[in-house]
Parts: sequence; C-alpha cells; structure tokens
Amino acid sequence: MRDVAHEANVSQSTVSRVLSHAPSSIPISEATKQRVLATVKKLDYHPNQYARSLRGQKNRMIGIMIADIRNSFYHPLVRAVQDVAFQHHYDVMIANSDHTREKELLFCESIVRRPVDGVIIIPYHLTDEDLDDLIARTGVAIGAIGNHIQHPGVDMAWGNDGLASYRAIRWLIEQRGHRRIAMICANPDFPVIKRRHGGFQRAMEEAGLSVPEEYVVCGDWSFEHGQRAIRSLLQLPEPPTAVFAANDTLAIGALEAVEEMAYRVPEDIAIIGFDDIPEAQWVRPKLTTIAQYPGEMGQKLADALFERIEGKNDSQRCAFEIPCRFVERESA
Amino acid sequence: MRDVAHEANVSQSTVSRVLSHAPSSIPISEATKQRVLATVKKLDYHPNQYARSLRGQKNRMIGIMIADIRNSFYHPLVRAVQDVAFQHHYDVMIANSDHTREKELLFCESIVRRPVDGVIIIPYHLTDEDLDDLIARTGVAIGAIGNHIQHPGVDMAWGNDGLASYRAIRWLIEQRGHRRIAMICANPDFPVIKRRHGGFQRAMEEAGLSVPEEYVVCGDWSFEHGQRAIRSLLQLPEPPTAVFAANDTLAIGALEAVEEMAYRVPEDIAIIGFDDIPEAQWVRPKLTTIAQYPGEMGQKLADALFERIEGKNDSQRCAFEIPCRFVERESA
DNA sequence: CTGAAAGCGCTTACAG
DNA sequence: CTGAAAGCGCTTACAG
Repeated sequence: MRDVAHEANVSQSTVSRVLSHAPSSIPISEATKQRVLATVKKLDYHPNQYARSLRGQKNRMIGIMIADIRNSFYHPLVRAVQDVAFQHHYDVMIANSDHTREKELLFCESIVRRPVDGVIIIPYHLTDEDLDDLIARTGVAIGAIGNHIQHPGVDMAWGNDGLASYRAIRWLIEQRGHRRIAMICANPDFPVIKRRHGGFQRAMEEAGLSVPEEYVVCGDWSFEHGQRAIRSLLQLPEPPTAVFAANDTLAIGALEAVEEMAYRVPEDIAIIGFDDIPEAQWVRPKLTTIAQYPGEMGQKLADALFERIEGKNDSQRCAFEIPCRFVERESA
Repeated sequence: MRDVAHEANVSQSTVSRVLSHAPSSIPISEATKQRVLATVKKLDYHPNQYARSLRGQKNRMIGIMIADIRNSFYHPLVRAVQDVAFQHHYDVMIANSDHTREKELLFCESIVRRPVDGVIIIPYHLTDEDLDDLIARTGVAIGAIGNHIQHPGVDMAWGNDGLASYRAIRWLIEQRGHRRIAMICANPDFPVIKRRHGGFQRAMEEAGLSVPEEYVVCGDWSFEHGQRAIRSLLQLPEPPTAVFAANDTLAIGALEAVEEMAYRVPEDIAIIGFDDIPEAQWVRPKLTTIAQYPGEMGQKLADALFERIEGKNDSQRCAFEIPCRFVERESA
C-alpha cells in the first residue's frame, strides 16, 4: 500500500479510502481516485485481508459447520451458502463435526480465534447457552438449522420433521395397512431423532399399535448401520412389514441389504426414508421418502446472515419454517 | 493478551512465548509457564489469528478449490484434506470454480488477499504460468490434481485416466464385441476430457473402428447432459451399442434416460462411467466404471502440503500417480 | 478533498 | 529466563 501511495503521489490514507469502498461520507476527487486505481492495477496490488480485519473492518469470511461433507443432504445447503457468500465477496470456511460435541466446540473455538463475521451451523449438541457464549465473545452473526435452537439472537430454519414423520407413519398405517412398523435411528440423544421418533411413536400410539423395544434400532447415520439394522429386524421372530429410516442414507443401506436377502420391496418389506437426497431417485425401487429443502434453508439463512453482518438487522429474529413434503415413489 | 500479561504479572512477550509453542530455542521457566497458562484458562483467552498472521506467523488456513461441492467425486478428497488440516489445527476454506476460468482466477485472488498457507486445487483452466504467478506473489504451497500441471514447485496427484479409458474401450471391443461405441463428454477443451477422449479414440483406431462425428456428444458434466446425450445417440439412424461416459454422473443420467425409453442395459446398450462414486453401486443395473481414488489423492497431497508449510520440503516435487482401476459390474 | 499519526493484537529481534 | 520496543499492513479519527 505504501508503494501504491508513493507511486501515485498520495498518502496511504487516500489509497485506503479509494479501496475500501468507504461509505460515501468521505468524498475523493475523481482525478485522484482514477490515479490511485490505475496505480493499484499497475502494481497489481491487493490489500492484505488480515491487516484489514485487525484494524476492525469486516473479516470477509463466514464459517459453515455441518456433520460430514460426504452426506449429500448438506450439499445444496453448503452450495447455497457459498453462492450467497460469493456474491458478497466473502470466503467460506467449512468444518465437520461428525455429530460430536467435541468437534462442535472446536469449531466454536476456531471461530473465536479467527474470528469470522458469521456462521451457518447445523448443531447436534450445541445449546442456546453455547451460542450465547459465542455471540458474547465475538459478536458473530449466527444462523442455525433445527428448531431445538431457540436463542433470540440466532436466525434459524427448520423443517417440521416431527409432524412429517407422524404423517408418513399414519399413511403407512391407513393407506397401506401396515401394523408392524419399525424405525431405524441414529443416536436417540439428537434432538432431530427425538422429533422424528416422537412423530413415529405418536402415530403408532394413536392407531393403538404397540412398538416392541427391538423395533427401534439405534446407531449412527451411516449406510452400514442401515444394512445391519434391517438384517437384525428381518431376523426377528415377528419381523416388521414396514421400516421408517431416519434419513435416506440409512434407507438406501437397508434397501441394499434387503435386496441381498432376496426380499421384495415393498411387497415383503416397505421402506421410507427422510431427506430426499438425489440418490433417492436413483435406487431401485425408487425411494419413498420425506423431502427436506436444504438449498432453500441455506439460501434464506445466508441472506439473513448477511443482513446481520451488514448491520441491516440487529433486533429481528428470522425463523424460516420450510415444510417437509411426503414423496411417494416405489419403496412403500 | 495485555490482560493476561497483567493478571499473570509478566510481559506480553512472555505470554506470547508461552502460547506460540515457540521452537524450544527460547526457554521459559516452568513456574512462569504454568502461571501464564492458568491465567489464559481463567480469562478464557484466545489469541487473535489475524494479528498472528499479520506479524508474519503462519495463517493456519488452507484453501481448497474444486469445481462443485455437489459432485460426490470430490467428497473423499475434500474430507481427506479437511482431516489432515484438522490434525494440524488448520481451518479450511472451500471454493467452487464451476469449471470456469473466471472463478478459478477469483479463487487465486482471494488467496492473494488473505493469504493462506497452502491450497489444494483441481484446476480445469489454470496453467503452470498462473500457478507460477500465485507462488511468486504469496509463497503459498500448492498441491494440484491432474497431470496437466507440470510446475516444478507444485505437488501433484493424478490418475492414469487416459490409459484407463483406452483399456476400458479395448475391453468393450475385445471382451464384449462392441463395434459401434460412442462417448459422452464434457467440454472438450478440458485436459481431463482430452485424456479420456484420447484413450477412447486410440482404442477405436487400433481396432480399425471408425467414430462418426455425432458419436462424440460434448456438453457439461451434469446428470441432465447424460440424459440428453444418450437420447440423441439412440435416435441416430445407426445408434451405438455401447457408450463411454466421461464421469459417473453422466453415466447415471444416461442410465435413467435409457430406462425411460425402455431399452435394456447392457443388452441393448452398454454403459461405462468414470470415477466410481458411491452412487455407482446404488443404481440398477450397477454401473460398470473406472474407479479413481480421490480420498487417497487428497490425503497424499495434503500430507505433502503440510510438509511444505512446515518447511520440511522446499525443493522436492511430489508427484503421486494413483492408478485407476476398471470395475466390472452390470451395466456393460 | 487530503495527509500525518495513532493503533488494531500480536511476534520477535535486541538488550539485560 | 524475562521485558521494553518496534513493526506487520491496514483504517480512521483528527486536523487542515
């Protein structure tokens, strides 16, 4: 910057003002401005972002925390956030929590250290108190997915997944006549599992159907857990006739295992997933599932985030409910 | 930091030295060290990363540039790089180029501005000159995928995809008796397409088989292009009996369209993909394809990157050839 | 409209 | 083993 100032015969202050798109409060003569810009171009000068950050300006970076970049469910969300950030000339750092509280806290720490201007997170363990702490220490703007986050200073987006689960199970019972329905879950401590399992349980109870303990198979979110879970279910003395999987990856794992065991889907065993990832349409039979709209969530949350970052919103809490939709295909 | 220094009754220099894991050249008395660490914990102090960066230390951040986070092919690579970075306590920023030179250059610019300590990139347009420029201006360590990058200061990993393509086509001809073979390509200007198409062309020529112009359908990398391309191919007066798709997404798109047209795979039309993304095993018929190992590429490149960042390698160029492997399944 | 100077929060010679 | 001081590259009151 010193070089540019010297070469253009102005002070550093002037170069800085020309470059920082300063709020027009401080005017620069057109001639000076052009001279500076020409010199900047000539010397191929790019202001150092860290110095800017240090001096108190924006950091021009946001963070995303998801469980695992390998799960397709997150991609539309991540991409939407990246695209909004790109338009604002922001960089995006991305971290995986692997559904552990430990890594969620490490993400918060790296946010505190750096810091960044905003984050979009999908927390599985972080509580309102954790977020409160984060805001107090950094002033970072936060958008979160999942309605277990109720902090008044945090924007959020959520699907009505509990209700959607309830309705899907009712559909299995009333439209398809199932009475023995099982559920493949991830860790039951996750709020998201509590909601989906709660919907399942409620529909079963209302229909007067019992759910034997071994009909709820908990584990992680993986393809492999889907395979193992359905095998154990089908080996029960009284196996279920339908299975509700807490996400599509589990459902697709189940589908693969069922095919190997030479059962027919949906005749012998019906399978319903959750999320409607692209792969749900590629498997055979095509997966009946409950669609969520992560792209829309990401987009809305990112727009809200930049409103906060740009100081256009410092009071209003945004809460976007993006309803789930039941998608009937071939597996149930 | 001032607060910590004051509270612990030492100078800022001392706090800094305790915290910066300084090369043991400068010793600190154990008592002082413990006192400082206790105060750090008590005040919950986290050093500001931007100030550290500015003062010349490492920036503790690397960048990844891929074409599009939504393509499954990149996930094992991204995840592997993230995991290595995580172990080194580094943050990772990720940008999409959408296969455009414009966005590839914008990524370079944001690297220059920030800067970061290293990048892993999958360039489709960037040349050795571009990278030379980037290194000159930032000293950033670079690892790249694809053997069109030959810069002596850039580590690289690559699959032998040209040869693998050649062999797959020979297999179609010799083991499966195909004579009319088409190819679905992305933009033919991409080095990766040149290599894969080159292998295809060579196998055909060596077998004395001609490739009508309309048998090479160029477009982008999308599912939709796969669908459109195979439709146009099957409507030709003399349609092909086998199709080689430049990646699995194209192949899966082709598979879907073929199913809608009620052709049988592989009896009526054989399909071969490239990459072996997880979805290749989920579609029916299961996709015959050429496996690449992006996870291994990412891991090796990231390890090499941190060797450079930590100054353990400032001369040796690493070049990892990760051979492709033909995976025979059901679609050909 | 422009410039001189202070300061963001650290690290690192330099001195003791 | 520890501290006082300079400086990384910017931005922003303050002064003119």
